[in-house]
This record gives sequence, structure tokens and C-alpha cells, in this order.
Amino acid sequence: MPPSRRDVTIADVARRAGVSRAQTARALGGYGAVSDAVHSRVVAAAEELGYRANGLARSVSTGRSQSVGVVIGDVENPFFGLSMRGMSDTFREAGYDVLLMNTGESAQLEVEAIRSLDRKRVDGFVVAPAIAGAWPHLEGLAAAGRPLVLFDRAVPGLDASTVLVDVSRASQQLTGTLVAAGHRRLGFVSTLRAGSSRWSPELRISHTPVGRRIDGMIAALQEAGLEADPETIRLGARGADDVRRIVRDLATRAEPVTALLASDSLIAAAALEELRELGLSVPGDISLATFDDPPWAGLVSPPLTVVSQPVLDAGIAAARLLLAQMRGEAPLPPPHLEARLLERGSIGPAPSWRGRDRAPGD
Amino acid sequence: MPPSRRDVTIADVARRAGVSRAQTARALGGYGAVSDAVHSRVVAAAEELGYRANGLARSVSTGRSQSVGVVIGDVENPFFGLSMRGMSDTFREAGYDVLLMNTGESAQLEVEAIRSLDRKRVDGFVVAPAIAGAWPHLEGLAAAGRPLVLFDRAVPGLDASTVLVDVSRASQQLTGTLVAAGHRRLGFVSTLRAGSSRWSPELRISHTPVGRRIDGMIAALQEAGLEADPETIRLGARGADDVRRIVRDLATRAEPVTALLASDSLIAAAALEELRELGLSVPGDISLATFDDPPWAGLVSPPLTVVSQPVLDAGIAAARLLLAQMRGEAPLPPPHLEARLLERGSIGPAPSWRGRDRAPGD
DNA sequence: ATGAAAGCGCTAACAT
DNA sequence: ATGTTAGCGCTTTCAT
Repeated sequence: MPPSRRDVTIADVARRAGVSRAQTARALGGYGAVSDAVHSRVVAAAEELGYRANGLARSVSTGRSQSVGVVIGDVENPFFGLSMRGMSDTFREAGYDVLLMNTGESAQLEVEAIRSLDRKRVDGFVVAPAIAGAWPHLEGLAAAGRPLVLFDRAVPGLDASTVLVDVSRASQQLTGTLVAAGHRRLGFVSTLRAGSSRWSPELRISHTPVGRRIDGMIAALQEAGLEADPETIRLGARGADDVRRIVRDLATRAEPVTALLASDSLIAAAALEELRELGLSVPGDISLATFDDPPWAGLVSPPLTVVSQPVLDAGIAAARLLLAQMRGEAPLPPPHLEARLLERGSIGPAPSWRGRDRAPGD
Repeated sequence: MPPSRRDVTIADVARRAGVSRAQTARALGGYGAVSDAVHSRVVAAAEELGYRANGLARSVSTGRSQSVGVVIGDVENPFFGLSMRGMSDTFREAGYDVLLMNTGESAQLEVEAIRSLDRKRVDGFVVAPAIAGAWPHLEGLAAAGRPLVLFDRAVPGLDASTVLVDVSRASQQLTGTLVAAGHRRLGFVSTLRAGSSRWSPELRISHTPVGRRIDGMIAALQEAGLEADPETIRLGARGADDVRRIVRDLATRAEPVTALLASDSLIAAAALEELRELGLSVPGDISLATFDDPPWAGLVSPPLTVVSQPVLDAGIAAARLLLAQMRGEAPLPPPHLEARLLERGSIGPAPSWRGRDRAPGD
């Protein structure tokens, strides 16, 4: 089968059309100047031969791959799913394809993913860094001048445009509401990997949304003259079962938390499930709120109070920022995306009768 | 800035290491035979120069891109989100990156996506065809001998391995349960595009899971001596608002349906929301069930009866089938993935007092 | 084990 | 407008 194995190349088309390879490339590639006559001859020849352009070869020549790399922690998470849609659609409209790298929030996989993308000469990167602490791989990208947009998580000291949803106000409202309702022991559950399963100030994660949420929580407590217990602020949960284990601990320890904040909707679902299994009523025995507002949040009982984020817009914004960079345009100003608190029914007054069996310290 | 703009190439490394380009390529690429001495000299030189391999150039040479294309309808849908994770992880472990194409269930975008992937010389395709009816683009791929796995939706007459979850038994159980509970008018809502918003046998979609679910429903009705009303079997819903509109129509028409089947979890969420807004109680006024079992299905009230599918496994299986094809191995047997019915609380007896204002025809 | 040289399929610079 | 000739950065014979 002679005409089967090898690809039909521009040279083949050129021969058939009776013009030079260069002219054929111009006709097919839609660049340069080419007469109508030649154009149609070439197109016809290409058609007859079943020519398929080789984008890789083109990229080697031009130095542009028309692909971007998107590195995220978990496609399964609705937060990333929805933002991926925003990015993917925006990039496609601009003529770029998306190489999706799912790291499972693993630092090592993230490093490898970026290396692989760089080898494939993607024209730009969108990265939601999994790790909080050290980012030589990202600094390397920036230093090499590669277009880079940070998504959902900032990297301090790195000069890269970043798309962040501003949750400070909503977050503060949320904790304010909780404190006003009498809650004194708040729990927080997140998947963020920061080297420890318990929060502490030394982790220096204030630049991440998760960190900010925690800071907001602590601040609200302090305003009320209260102190946060790091033991109840949990990081690095892996998967639903781990979340449930953590929730169980927080809700049944000697001094159980009276309110629980889930850092994303997957966590909230697992938490709700575990609380049910423990026989705890929400918000009677324990209050629950979550960041992110999936379609089902209002449908569970009780309907979940959430901090709703413009996730789709965030994805679109990230793509736009990167496109501007890749085009060498002036860096777009980071969008202002603000989260808002949606009070539904999962927050109630703190149960005063629980964990009151010891003398208050102050 | 002389050393800045142009990439460091193998030639540069070769010069520095004092060996030929060929040998350098071998040392760096890990193929061929190369002495330890040369190897370390080359690696050192590469390190010093900050050499980054150019995967595109390599691909042009080898004819393999180490990338696969995945074409799906909607990343936002948890079904695809979870299966994407399975695919993505499996491909990564095998050394392949994933180009993700989100078509928004548009036929045209699907065709373009596949063309774009083919230009980029992906080594294989996983496609969840958006359209039901004609597949020249897929037949073209198969005819050209390109590795192809169909995901979640089959294409009749196409010789390509296909990953399908077998829902027949669960589906039959489901409709059996409904009929036994006295339901006579069943509604079905799906996003499948088949050229019409109402189902009819001429659509010939029995090869798709959606089609099979519908067929199962009709069969169960027939067994009970009943006939399905095509007016209540809706296809091509676009987005939550459209779903709600359809649900409203089905639930409030002259002869309202007494049970509703949602073809995925996103549809179920929108339906539940609409039913609530209509003031209809589930399952008191209307029963509801859905395909797919997202983490929240058991948490809404009432807990949703679902047909649960092994989605992650389906993704993994698709990747494995494609890997085997790409390696030129014997085609793997398609996996047997079976859905199961999880009865929770959203199905109840048909309300006998509604829509009974006319004389029964038989 | 190593090197010279040809080749992958395309674009780009320079002619004419 | 068209053709010629060099590239792009890598792999792959084929010698030695």
C-alpha cells in the first residue's frame, strides 16, 4: 500500500498542482501572496490527495504551537470543571488548544507536568499551583519569559498575572454571621497541601484563597475576643473518605466544633454525609457552610449557605490574561471578581448545651 | 541578549560537550548506544546551557507526538469530569499528555476539534460523539487507521472500540419499579442532540446510552400494556434554564407526567429545583430518578434514586483501550461496566388524583 | 561507540 | 506572484 503509510506532504500537493512547494504552502497556509488560479489548483490537488497539514512541522518552523497548558489539581472538582469550560471555550475561540494536566494536587506531578508542557512548547501556561511554599518551577517559567497566568492561587513574589476571586468580604460576612450566632469553635476543612495537616501561621499561606479564608475566620474570631484553635483548621484532606474522617474528628472531639467551613463543594458534600451518619442535625447540632455554589447547594436539606464565586468568569478571565500576554500586549489588569455570601439554611445558633462541661477559661 | 532569544539546541550542547550532534541527541534522548563518559559530559553541558528538549521537533522526526486528543461535550458535567480524571491519570502514567476539546455538544465544534487534533498529530483519539446521525468525521479517522476509542456513545457500523456502561438491566429495573408503582406517564429529559427535541423511532438513537434508556423505558411501559408518549421524551436540552423550561412543561401540561427521568445529574439538579419552585413535592406529586450518582444525590430531599455508573472506571478503560491500539497490540476486549439501580427516596406511588379528569381510552 | 549526512514537513528570506 | 534556497531542531540510516 504505497499511498497509505506515508503522509501526503506539501511537496506531493505541489507536484500535483504543478507549482512550487513554497507557493503551495502559502496557498494552503493562507499567508503570503498567491493568485486565485494557483490557489484553487492547489486546494483541488490537496483535496484529491487527501492532504492533512502537519501542525507539528509548522510549529517547529514558526516557534508557536497554538496550544496552551492548563495545570490544575483536580478536574473532578466542579470548581475546576466549570473554570475549565471558561478557559477552554475562550482559548478555542482564539485558536488555541488546551493541554490539560491534572496533578491530583501532587507537587511532583505538577513539576513534571510543567516540564512536559514546556517540552511541547506550549505558547502559554495557566497554573493553579498545588503546593504552598516553594515554586522554583514557576519561577523558572517566569524567568524564561514564558507567558504565565496563576489561577486561584497566588505565588508571593512572583511577577505573574493572577486570577483570584476576592472572598474577603464574603468570608468576613460569613464568619461574622457565625460569631454573631454564638459560635466559638469553628472548624475548617481544605484540600490544600501545605506540608502540615494542621494550620499554623508559619505555613505562610495567606496568599492563597484558602489561607485568606482562614485568616478571615481568625480575624472574625479575634474581633469577638476569641482565639482560633489550629487543631480545628485542617489542611491536605485527600478524597471524600479522608474528609469524612476529619469531619468526624472535629465533630466528636472533646470540644467539638459548632460550625464547619468547607473549602469547596466536594468537601461540603462529604461533610454533610458524615454529619448525617453521625446523627448530627444541621444546623441544629452543627452549622455548615461552604465555598463555591454548585447547582445542588440549594437542594440539600438544609439548603447550604455558601460563598458563591464567579467561577466561569474566573476561567474566562484567566484565558484572556494569558492571550494578552501571548500576543505581547500590555498586561491586562487583573479582573475584579468578587464572591458573595448566599445565606440559605445551614447556619443556625450555636448549640449552647454542648461542650459546656468545663469551666470557661476566661 | 544573545543567549536569550534563541533556544539552546542540541547543536549547542554538542559543541560544548565536544561530541557530535547525533551522539548528543542519543545521550539526551536515551536511545542508541552511548558511553558513560560521553553521556555525563553531554548531560553536564546540557545542564550548564539550560537545554530544554524540543518535543515538537522530535515529534516531526519520529511521527509520534505523545499526546492524545479527548473530545467531550461538557467538562462541566460531573460525568465527564470524573471520567476525564480516569483518562488523564491513565494516559499520564503511560507517558501521554491530553489535549482536551470541549465541544459544548456542538456538532460543528466536534468536527473542527477532530480536525485540529489531527493536524497536531495526536497519537490517538477518545471521542464522546455529540451528535447522533452522521459521523463522516469519525469514519474518516477510522478509515485513516488512526487509533480511536468511542466513549459513552457508540457509532453504529463503525469498527472502533467503544466504552459503554451497560445500563440495560438497571434501566429496566428502574422503569419496572415506576410502572409497578402505578406510573403511566413517564417523562425523560436529556441533552442529546439528535435533530429533534422530541424522541421518535426514526431518530435511530438506540445505539446511544440515552437511546437505550429510552428504549428500556418504552419496553417497560409496553410490558405493562402502555404506550409511551413521544411528547414527554425530550432531547437536546441546553443548559439548566432550558431543562427547567422542559420540566415545567412536562409537569404542568394537560396530562402531566407522574415521573421524570433525568439523563444526567446536572439535569436532575435543575429538575429538582424547578419542581420545588412549582410547589410539587417529590415523590408525592411526582417521582424523579436520574442516571449517574454524584456525591450529593443522597443528600437532597428526598434522596435521589439513581442509576449509578462506574464513571471513573469507564474513563480508565477508555484510556487503556486506546493505549493498546496505539501500541499496535491486539484490540483489548471492551470492558464490561454495569450500572446499578440505587433506590433511595425519590420514587413513590403515582398520584392517582391528577390528570384523571378524562375517560381512560382503554 | 561515534560521526557524517540525509531526512521529517514545514516556513521564511531572498531573489526574480 | 512565484520559485530557490536555507533554515527550524530533532532522529535515523549508514558508515567507520
